[in-house]
Amino acid sequence: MQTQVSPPAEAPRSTPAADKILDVAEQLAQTRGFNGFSYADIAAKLNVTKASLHYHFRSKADLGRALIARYHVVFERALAAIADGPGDARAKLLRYVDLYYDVIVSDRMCLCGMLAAEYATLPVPMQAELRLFFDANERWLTVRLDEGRRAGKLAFREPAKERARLLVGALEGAMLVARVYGDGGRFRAAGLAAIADLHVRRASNVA
Amino acid sequence: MQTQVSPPAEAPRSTPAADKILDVAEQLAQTRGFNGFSYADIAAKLNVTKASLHYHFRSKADLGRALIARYHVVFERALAAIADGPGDARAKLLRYVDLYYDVIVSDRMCLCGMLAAEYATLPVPMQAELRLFFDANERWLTVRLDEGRRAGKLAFREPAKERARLLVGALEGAMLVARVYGDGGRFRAAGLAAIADLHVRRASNVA
DNA sequence: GTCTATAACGAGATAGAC
DNA sequence: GTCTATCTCGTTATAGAC
Repeated sequence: MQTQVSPPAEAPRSTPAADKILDVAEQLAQTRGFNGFSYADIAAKLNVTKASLHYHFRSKADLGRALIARYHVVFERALAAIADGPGDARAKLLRYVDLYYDVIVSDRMCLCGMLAAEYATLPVPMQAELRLFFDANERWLTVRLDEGRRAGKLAFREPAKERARLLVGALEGAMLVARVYGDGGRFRAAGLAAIADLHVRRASNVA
Repeated sequence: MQTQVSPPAEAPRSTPAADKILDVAEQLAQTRGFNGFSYADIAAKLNVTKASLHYHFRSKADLGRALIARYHVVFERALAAIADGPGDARAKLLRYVDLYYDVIVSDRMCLCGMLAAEYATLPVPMQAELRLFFDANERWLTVRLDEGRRAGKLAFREPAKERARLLVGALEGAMLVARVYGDGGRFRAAGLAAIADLHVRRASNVA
């Protein structure tokens, strides 16, 4: 079963040095935002000079684009692993929530959620790359939701695509707010409740 | 019925000039983020100099704090109007969603959702002010949810406070992602679905 | 209350040596 | 590939005249 649908426009050729730069930049972008860190910050953490960073990523826009592309590839790989793994649709959705949970417990925001906030200030190539990420998430969730509904394991009123959008937004937003309180538990509770809402109800007035 | 619960720590004394500055700063902060605009941007839009802005708001941190405080006051007033107005709990929740919808149709992100993303880079006083906003939203929603559930008009599994947090996150996140696509309709659909999830179900297997 | 002028700093980026 | 050195620009902020 091939679940890889739309890879990022251009996978970054990875060298050890470039990878280390991306690692640090990613951590900074996920905690402070893309406009919240500079080449100087990365250089300091790696004990190199700013000039050497420019050798690997000519401009910050290039760095940002590579950042999203790599994040997207890794995420997509995780999604494929879940999709191709065991369990019913509900179990897979819960593993999807765990993917996000792993991010917030490392005191980060989802890279793409963070960049979504900064969208208006991003270079156009980054904006395009960002949409690809959300599109991929939406598609993956849509398949899982349809699958679960057809199997009678999940219930929801609207088209699967709409529910998928609701889920992506709910998880991104839950992370966003949870970070203000430094409380991953807040995210987890919201994530689980969002999936629980998809329960097939047989009794009346579940309150 | 008094619904005003926790006003922001310090309401900004409003002069016409300060108000105009806040208006412009608010628009910029909601579209570009707090770190995405400068005094120069405000000065240009108002045809004044940067120095004159510093007369009204000594530092950008002061400006930011005033920004949140004013936003909080206005929002709280709107919440009180809804709470004290007609309609059942569900109708009030829908009007709450409309409050957010009005923001995104003006091509903005919720100010506090935007600031939540930038949380780690914000001056401490702004961080504190920000939590007050989310606390107030959570409290207001919790009351509405409890009210609706007691009246048998709303159904949900978890404590009202948890559902309130889920709703705040879902709406903030829906706005965040919808802005990437420049599509307010995305937000609206998610918002309505989130409220629809609170329907009391009498039939089985609502799919 | 708004201006001119400027300080002090950090940003992204480049040239050219090693 | 990484360095030193430098450039240019934008940023927040202040002093002091009007």
